[in-house]
Amino acid sequence: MRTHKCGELNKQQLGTTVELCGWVHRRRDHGGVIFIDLRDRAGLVQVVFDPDVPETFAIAESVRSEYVLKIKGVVRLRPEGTVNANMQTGEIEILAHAIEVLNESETPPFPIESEIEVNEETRLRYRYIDLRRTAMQEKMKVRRDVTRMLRNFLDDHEFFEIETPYLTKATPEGARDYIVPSRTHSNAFFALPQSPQLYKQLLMIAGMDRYYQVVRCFRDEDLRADRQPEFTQLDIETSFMDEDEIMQIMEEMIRQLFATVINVELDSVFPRMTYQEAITRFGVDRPDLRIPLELVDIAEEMQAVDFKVFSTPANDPKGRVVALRLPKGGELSRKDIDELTKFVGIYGAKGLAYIKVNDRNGGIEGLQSPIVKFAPADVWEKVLAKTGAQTGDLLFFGADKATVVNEAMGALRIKLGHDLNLLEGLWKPLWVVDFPMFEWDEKNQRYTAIHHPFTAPSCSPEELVSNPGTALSRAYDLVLNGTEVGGGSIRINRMAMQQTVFKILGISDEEAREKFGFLLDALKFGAPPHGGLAFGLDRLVMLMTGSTSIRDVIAFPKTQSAACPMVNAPAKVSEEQLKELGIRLRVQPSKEENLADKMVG
RNA sequence: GGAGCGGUAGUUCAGUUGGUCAGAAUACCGGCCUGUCACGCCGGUGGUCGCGGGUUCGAGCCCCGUCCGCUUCGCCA
Repeated sequence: MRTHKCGELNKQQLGTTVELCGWVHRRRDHGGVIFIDLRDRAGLVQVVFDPDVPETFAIAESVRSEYVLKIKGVVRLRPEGTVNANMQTGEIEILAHAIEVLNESETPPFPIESEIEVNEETRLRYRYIDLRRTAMQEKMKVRRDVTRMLRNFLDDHEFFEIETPYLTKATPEGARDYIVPSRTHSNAFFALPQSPQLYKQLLMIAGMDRYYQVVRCFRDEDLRADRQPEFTQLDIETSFMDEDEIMQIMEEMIRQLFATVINVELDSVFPRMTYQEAITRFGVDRPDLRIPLELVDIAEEMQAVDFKVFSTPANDPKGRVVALRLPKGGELSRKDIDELTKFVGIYGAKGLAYIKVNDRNGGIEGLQSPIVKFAPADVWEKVLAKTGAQTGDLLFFGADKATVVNEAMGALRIKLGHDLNLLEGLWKPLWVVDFPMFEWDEKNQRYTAIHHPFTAPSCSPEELVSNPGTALSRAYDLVLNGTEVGGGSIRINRMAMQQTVFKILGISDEEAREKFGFLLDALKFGAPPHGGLAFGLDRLVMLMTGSTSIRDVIAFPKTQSAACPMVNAPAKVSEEQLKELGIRLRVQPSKEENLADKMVG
């Protein structure tokens, strides 16, 4: 038998069978698929065993690599421990003695299996190569397992999947819509749905008591690591269930999901926390409970001090003064603290006061800080006691308008938790409940809905009108490790309440009729009490696969500028198409590639 | 719209104060070797230093502008 080396494979003719001497590794986790290691020309092939000759099998097809191969060979298990590390990783070797090249491939634009992290733009340009990597294949598999398990669960619980339109109507108050021009209706546009919210409510009115859908949603807002312009939700709605019942069944589903797909046992009961408590203790409405740091209010202690930075917000109803105790934080250098000061500046904090507790029992002498002199010893003693400070700790302080303090100190808490490896536990789910109905928008001098305008309040319409600023909603968010993975609410099912909410939001009757007439009409026909929620499927899979971006769990994601470098979308369209749509372009486009800039209604 | 980081060979990167700075590894091509497994050894091809302008005797390096990628503030009912 002539021996071929991997380099010679290049020269093989398509469709010919040649003798080959090379070792082929089989990985247990690939089942019937084996991994051919021919230097970097790695490939996956399907293995079919020949029952007559136990040690012989034919390899039917190859999936990855530069080559599509057909191989015949002999399986040889090496005695354990004699030679190589592959045995430890569960790989076995076969000696191939025939190989057929089924198709050619050019050298891949980047190494397929490698420790080297390839530039993400290059990965996206050649996404079909990137997806061949074992890590990506495994993520896609988890995603498949997740949707399969969720569908199974919901099917078993008498939910049924119903599709809703993607070509629909723009809704105000939300994110920017992706707009699709209509050819058959000049000067009219579809919008892609930001979520199927209203359709699923209409399905409840239609008597589809338990609905779900794995559905794409579209929002034309700037991207983040956990935000894509098109993303997938598991959208759920039920009639006649209250918030407790919904949370309970969803909890059960998520527990089963984690147990089945990644073998993780989540809490038997997910803890619940009010929005107010979350903001107070953690500064955010989606606290990461793995981080054992908390904000401690010290406004009371600071009201009388002769230090305006603290005393002013301490006496302002809209102000807040907090301390954040960092155990063993005394080890932080001046440079570290400067960097953290810069960090909180991003969130609008004007500075970051701190105290190093060099000696807890040393009174004011035991404290090291530029701000110690601004308050008497008994005040600091109260602060130390309230925060539980100990020798070697560091206290950070935030004092400003409450929103600034919450955002800055909340972000600081998360940063410290991650940078200093303070995380405790692996999975910390949490329901956040009792959200306010409305938020006052200073800029536009009006209320906006915290959740959405169809969320039911926990009070009567009369009470809602008299106290919109303090009214609570029947909404609930599921937070996992500081990421909002799901959110929902009991919806308004009575017309009077819906009209009241629109009124508080400053939506006139005419506008409500124009935008939501179909919903108001439907509410006339006996809408059952209903509610539901939607999970961010990409975020769930991201967390379950330990990914740092949802791009890694989406087969073909967009870049930060909402473009696809592989197919080059968005792109120009022909004059003819535009003409049919009744759209003309501005003469001098600012960006050659950017079609959106050139659109004129 | 703002802030930060990055863009140098197919890939991952180095490149100091502006002056052998057009480099390494890997990939690729050729040769040798070969029970290898990041195979080994020898040789070779390969770059508009993102793009445009400026400063300078001289720019990968400094300045201005711009494009692209990532992180992020705003935004995301």
